[in-house]
Amino acid sequence: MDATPDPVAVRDTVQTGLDAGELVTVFGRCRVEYDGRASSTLGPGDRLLVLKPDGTALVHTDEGHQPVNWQPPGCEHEVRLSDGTLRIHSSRTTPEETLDVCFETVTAVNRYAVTDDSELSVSGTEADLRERVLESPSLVESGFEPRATERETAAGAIDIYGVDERGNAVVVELKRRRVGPDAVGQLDRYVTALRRESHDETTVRGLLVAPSVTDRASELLADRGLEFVALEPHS
Amino acid sequence: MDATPDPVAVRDTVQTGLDAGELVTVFGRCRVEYDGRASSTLGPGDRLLVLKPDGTALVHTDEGHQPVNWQPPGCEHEVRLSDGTLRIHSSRTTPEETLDVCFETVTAVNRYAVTDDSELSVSGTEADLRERVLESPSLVESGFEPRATERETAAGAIDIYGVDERGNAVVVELKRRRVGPDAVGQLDRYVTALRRESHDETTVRGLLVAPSVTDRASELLADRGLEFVALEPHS
DNA sequence: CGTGCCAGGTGCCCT
DNA sequence: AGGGCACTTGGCACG
Repeated sequence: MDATPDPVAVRDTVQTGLDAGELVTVFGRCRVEYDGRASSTLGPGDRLLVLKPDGTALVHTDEGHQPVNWQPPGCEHEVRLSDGTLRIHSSRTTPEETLDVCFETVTAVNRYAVTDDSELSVSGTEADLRERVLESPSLVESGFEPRATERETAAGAIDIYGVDERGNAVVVELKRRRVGPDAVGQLDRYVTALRRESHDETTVRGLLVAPSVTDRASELLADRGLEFVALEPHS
Repeated sequence: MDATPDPVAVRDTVQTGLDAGELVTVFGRCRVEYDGRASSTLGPGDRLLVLKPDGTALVHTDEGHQPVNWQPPGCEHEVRLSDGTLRIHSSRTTPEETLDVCFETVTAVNRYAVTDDSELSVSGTEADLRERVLESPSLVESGFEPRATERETAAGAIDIYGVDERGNAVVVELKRRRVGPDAVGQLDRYVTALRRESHDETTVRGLLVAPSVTDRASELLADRGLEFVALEPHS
């Protein structure tokens, strides 16, 4: 279905493909309007529209990882022909969001019968870092003993809660990559919350465990009396 | 270039398209390996590979807004034929990252001559909220006077710095949507930093300006003695 | 180039 | 459905 100038055939191909649960792409010159959590307008240009069977819509230009406009999974796609021009209207509720793609010209329409049973397996994630610490707590500090993961506080869940060799409470915040000030703020919230929830005589230490730390974050750690431990998510 | 079983023709089409600065898509059954900031493996399945002229690579399955695997702009794409199977190797440096897509079968290859001169225009952003506050400071509070935007502190830049009707310093943190604990942590960092950098007698107030706030964030605001003002980014 | 932060972030898990 | 947070977050602006 390449280089199709007949608008009716284009519309039918898109509609048939969507009805068949296929992935459909439309390439051509179009304008795009979005309205929902924000609003956006995009003037004419050549783009690749990807319509997925799960209700996803992606508008890709020649540049960038991100689609210039999109609609998340779960949307309803409507295919219309108005004055001989193809219009795709994709909408959802909660939140109310609409995407309109209006094609001036359509160069190509393609249907793809997609099936994918494989699951993506990722390593080097924060979960891997947590496993590493739980298996070898001494990597954090000699004498460190994990007592709980995801321990709840009023400020949120602590990645790893434990005690040091002196019996002090230890809050560990894990990050798979170099950390900035935001991670320090997060750790500080948990430490502060735990101190309020603990007996007055209990000392609560806060440890940020990550591959590295920025200067600004390092200063903030010092200001708040928190500590840093360098550790990679992988061996 | 649909339903092409000839591997050599497939490879040549992909290579020619990339050389011509076109957007190229390859659809078929493939495996994907990624290694870089993390590592991942994806078993066989039907996917749409999108190769952009700026060096972007996207691997899309039948589900989801996000590509299951990808490579950011600026990568080098290598097209190879190994034992009659198409292999796309996409790599970059800083950080060192590689993506390998190995096609068991190729169902379709398409080339798209993409040009896009239009710029996306978005409204309802944090910048809009800032403009709104600067034009009508009383929306924040009667007597509020903005004095600076992006005022620097040791903990980062304050969105809007100003004074209230009593002459107290005011730190305003803007968020375009409902805020959680992270925004409170951010505001608290700026307020704490500014207090340290100010004369002891100066009172520094912290205002979180956003459409709404979660319960947890609200509690944190109270704990830290910070305030909330409800305001939307649009009129 | 690294640092810091917004984004229509998205996705996952939990209540 | 909403909250809290990780993510190969991506993207931009600034030092």
